[in-house]
Amino acid sequence: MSMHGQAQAAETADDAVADFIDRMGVVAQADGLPPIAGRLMGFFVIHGGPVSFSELGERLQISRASVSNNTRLLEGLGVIERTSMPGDRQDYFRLAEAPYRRLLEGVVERMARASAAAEKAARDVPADWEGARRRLDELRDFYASAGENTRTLLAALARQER
Amino acid sequence: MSMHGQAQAAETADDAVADFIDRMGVVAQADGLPPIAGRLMGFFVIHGGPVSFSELGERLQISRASVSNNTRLLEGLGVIERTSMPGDRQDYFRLAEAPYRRLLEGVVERMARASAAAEKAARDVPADWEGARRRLDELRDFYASAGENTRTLLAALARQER
DNA sequence: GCGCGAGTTCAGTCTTGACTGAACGATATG
DNA sequence: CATATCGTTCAGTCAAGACTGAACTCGCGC
Repeated sequence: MSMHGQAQAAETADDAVADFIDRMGVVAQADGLPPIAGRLMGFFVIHGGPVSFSELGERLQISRASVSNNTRLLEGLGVIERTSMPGDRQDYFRLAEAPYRRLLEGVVERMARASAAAEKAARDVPADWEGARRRLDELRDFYASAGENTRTLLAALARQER
Repeated sequence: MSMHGQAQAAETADDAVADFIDRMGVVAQADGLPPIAGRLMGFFVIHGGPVSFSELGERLQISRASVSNNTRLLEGLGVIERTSMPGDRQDYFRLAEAPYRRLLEGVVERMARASAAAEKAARDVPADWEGARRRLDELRDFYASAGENTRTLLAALARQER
């Protein structure tokens, strides 16, 4: 099928990149983001530098609408930043400084919500449901410590970045 | 609308439970599980003890098919256990010992996959893409330390349980 | 061994949301 | 001022999967 040695390496490099970008798509999907957002992230991990709006559409073979929506989403998440090039009317994007931090902040938030739900239920449940109370408290503790844990990780990452 | 004092508390207790169960449904959804699986989990957090197959369907107002599929799913995840009552042909279910551990193990697994994807890409990308290599390594480290972190949390929970 | 009640599987419906092409402002440039 | 080129928004299509009712299979009890 393919040449041997570096010829093969050269040929499969693009494939590897494409493969990586696709994998990032499914990773994002598992985190509740649209696949294209993940693929954009993957693309920016490979080509970090400022990339134009239109180039994104061409390289990833997606519509301008998708570029617009998903770049705005990632921008809101703090994963990428929108810049402009002097003398060019197009928008450009590049990876933000701490691209992954915000994603973790998202999971912290979700855990806080879950913990709050358990706590509220424990408060509202009749006092004589002992078992329910106990298990609800356990659930709250679980999510609370999981959230706490992630928050420490977040702090560790922030420290490491400067 | 409602009576005052404990009358209201008595009335809203059921609402609170229903509300909690629904919330667990959306929490589960955010984790990639079907909503009904989450609601089942919520139900078992409230009523821990052995509950029959048919009662699950009635209390949660879902079809037997859904009971079957989602109990099997939760059973596979190690969140609930299937038991049997002597003299009753129905299956009974109860919360497992460490119900939440398995869920965390799932996220650890996903992080490992993401980390592996970044590592593979870093290996396959041409050596002269310096920026890409660096960012891929960062991504791998991110997921690796996130996974490591969760694993420690897991260990801490296991220790606390005995 | 027959039938009934248990859980599973199947086929179909319905909802959800990701994605797109086209219409729409907005803005800089000629 | 006109126009071309941005990015956004809108309406529509399409696919994925959650859920259900009905058919099915298995096994116990009469």
